[in-house]
Amino acid sequence: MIKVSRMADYAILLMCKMANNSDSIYSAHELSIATLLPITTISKILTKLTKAEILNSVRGVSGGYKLSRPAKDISVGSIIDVIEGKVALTFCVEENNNCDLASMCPSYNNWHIINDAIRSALISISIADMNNPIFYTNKNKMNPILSKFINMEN
Amino acid sequence: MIKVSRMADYAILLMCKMANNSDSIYSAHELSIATLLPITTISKILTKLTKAEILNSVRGVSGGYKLSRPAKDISVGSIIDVIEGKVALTFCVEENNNCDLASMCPSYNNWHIINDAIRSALISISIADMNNPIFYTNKNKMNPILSKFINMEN
DNA sequence: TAAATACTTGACCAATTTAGTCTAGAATAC
DNA sequence: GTATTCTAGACTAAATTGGTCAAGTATTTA
Repeated sequence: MIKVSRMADYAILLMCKMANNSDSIYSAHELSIATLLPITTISKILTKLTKAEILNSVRGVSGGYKLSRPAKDISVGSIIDVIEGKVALTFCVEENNNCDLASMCPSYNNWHIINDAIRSALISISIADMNNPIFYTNKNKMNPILSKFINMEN
Repeated sequence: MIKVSRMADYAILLMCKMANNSDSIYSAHELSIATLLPITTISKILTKLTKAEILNSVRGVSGGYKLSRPAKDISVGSIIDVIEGKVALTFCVEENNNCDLASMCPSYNNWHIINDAIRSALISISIADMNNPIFYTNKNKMNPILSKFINMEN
């Protein structure tokens, strides 16, 4: 199935929440109450994002997490990369795969193209975009890379 | 994980195989030998594609399957739709989901946009494209919707 | 019409993946 | 030094996935 794991979905939700006030520190406990997600699950996600330097963490009383940079500079794609690894639509796109047929497979390069297109789309969208419903209703303000796609259809 | 199921991957492989000679009839047995996939697995896939009218089937001695229309008119996206259901990147994009938060969720519409973009990309690519390695090496012959993405990166 | 071929259908199982729990430890503020 | 909060990893339950097995239906050919 072409879908984002629930963990990555949660991660994006949490990041959007934290982007609402990017200066304040959010504890895992606080985010758990706000999102109704189990705190242990949240902690795992936030720890991964911290290791990837998308978040900064502060330990101790009144500690927590905050965005390491402006929300407009954090892409949905980078969050997905951290939580579930780089997008690899098929086996033959995975790094270090050793498919013997690659050199003679007519689809090998094509799968890579498709994969890159999807990656580009995800990397072109920031958490600031995701947090903004106008993104959809006002096509002029829409992320240009995506609006091309949408226009092709109509 | 953002990935195509192995079944859908197989389905596309089989369709590419059959597109090599779109007039001849391929039996499941024959395709099993050509691809080294178990015949029962192949049968399940081909039956689904037949029900979706992407393939035509012929029973009895010297029966088998053949494409119901030219390879250029069969998209990778439509095959994925048949094998694993419509692409739904997140829960809130699934049909008939009843997420109570949809009306106030800032990301709801944005997930739909991203999902549509990925769907459009997959639907814009035909089995004929997939069967053709030139698709990659010659950017002028590349599917226009995908080349836009790729050009943005370079 | 009998036998061989080949598609159709659905129940079933084993392996993997995923989400989430539990426990223990380390850092910091007061 | 105690309360708070992040860190880390082993573990488990549930869901999904890929694949098997068995019985049935349609068609051709001898």
